[in-house]
Amino acid sequence: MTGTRTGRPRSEATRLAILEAAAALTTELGYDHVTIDAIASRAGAGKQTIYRWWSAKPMVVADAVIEGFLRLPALDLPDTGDLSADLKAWTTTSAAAMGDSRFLQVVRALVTAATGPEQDASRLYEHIMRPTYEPLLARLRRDQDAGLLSTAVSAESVADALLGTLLFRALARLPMPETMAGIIDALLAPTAAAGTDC
Amino acid sequence: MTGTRTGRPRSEATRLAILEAAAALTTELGYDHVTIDAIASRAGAGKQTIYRWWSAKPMVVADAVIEGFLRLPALDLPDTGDLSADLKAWTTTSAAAMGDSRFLQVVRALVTAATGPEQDASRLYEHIMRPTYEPLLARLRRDQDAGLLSTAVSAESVADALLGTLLFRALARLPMPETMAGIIDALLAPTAAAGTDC
DNA sequence: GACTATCGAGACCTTGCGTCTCGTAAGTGG
DNA sequence: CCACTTACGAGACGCAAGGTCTCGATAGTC
Repeated sequence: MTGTRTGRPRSEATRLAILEAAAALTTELGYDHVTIDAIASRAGAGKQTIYRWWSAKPMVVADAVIEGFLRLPALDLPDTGDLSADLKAWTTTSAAAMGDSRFLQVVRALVTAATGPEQDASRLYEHIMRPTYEPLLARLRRDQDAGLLSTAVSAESVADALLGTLLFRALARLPMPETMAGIIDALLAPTAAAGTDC
Repeated sequence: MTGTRTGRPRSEATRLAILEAAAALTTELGYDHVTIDAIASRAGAGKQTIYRWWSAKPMVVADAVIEGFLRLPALDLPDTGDLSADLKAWTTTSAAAMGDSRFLQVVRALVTAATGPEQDASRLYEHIMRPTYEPLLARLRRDQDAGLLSTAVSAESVADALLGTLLFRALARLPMPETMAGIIDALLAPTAAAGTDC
């Protein structure tokens, strides 16, 4: 059988310990202070064991994010049914997270990967951005279908504008809540305007 | 006089040579393959001369951008008077630039600097983001005053949404023109809608 | 029990950042 | 013209961290 492999099998426990150590050290120290030696040491693993399975350091941390050891829960949109309120709560949470330097470190790592080789970038998009982007998009479409949100503006455009504004203001370190509330009202307004003014 | 300084004055030629070398190497090799040694070597300068005037490597590259050795002309908004057309042309130009890996390398350097120490980040914002952001904002306000753009949405929110969407889609490497056209139409629509429908 | 691939551990090499030193050059003030 | 002060190029140096190599042990398969 081609699937049958001889020799000592790979230790799943060690693999998980490495990813967990990478995630923990990233949140504790920030991405650029994480070292392979530290990861190996905390995981109780040898350096070679890491390099046997991962090509380089960024891939280890990226995998830790992908496998869910490093979540970015701040980017999860709450769902109470009130879109405007949910978006504003989401904004507040995100703004708080963006003020945390450790969170920025992760964002930085992601941007680094995103501007790197096409292959890594798309892998990262699939595992990180899509899980954030798609639910937001789905929610917007759901509200459009329910008549709670105007269909004049495509859900995709609204999602882009929301995530984009968040990203932009985070990187520029500009205050968030007020402006985000403004853009939310603006994007959600058409329904109310069409309903009340006409 | 406090302004009078004794000793050998700083060499402007060397300063420019360093910035030029940093810019050239960044476009040639990509940001993370640029080394201080290489910059010093190409500039015909000593390493200490670099560290005497810059705190660290990202700041050298950032300064090269600031001083105009690494321009991002793609982010300049044209001004024909037709806001919608200008924004769409701007989008197309920006999209093309974002497809250039050298451009992405510069963006990466800027993000690295932006997520770094507060002081460096704000300096970068003042010199890079503001020159892009403020003219866009001014243009939007001008059109609002002229009645060409609805005042229902704040100019700041529109500017954020536009730059944010661009940034987001660039980093996620998603197609740009169609979606950007959608968001532009959406943000500019209120005037037309209010004028024609009501 | 032979074989094979992985394991932890750690020595080792290399790269690149940032510091330090040295002899020299370019200004200012006496 | 000469001290004084600061910048200059060059390069040695220390150090941290990425990544490779070796080694004896271990956990599976045949």
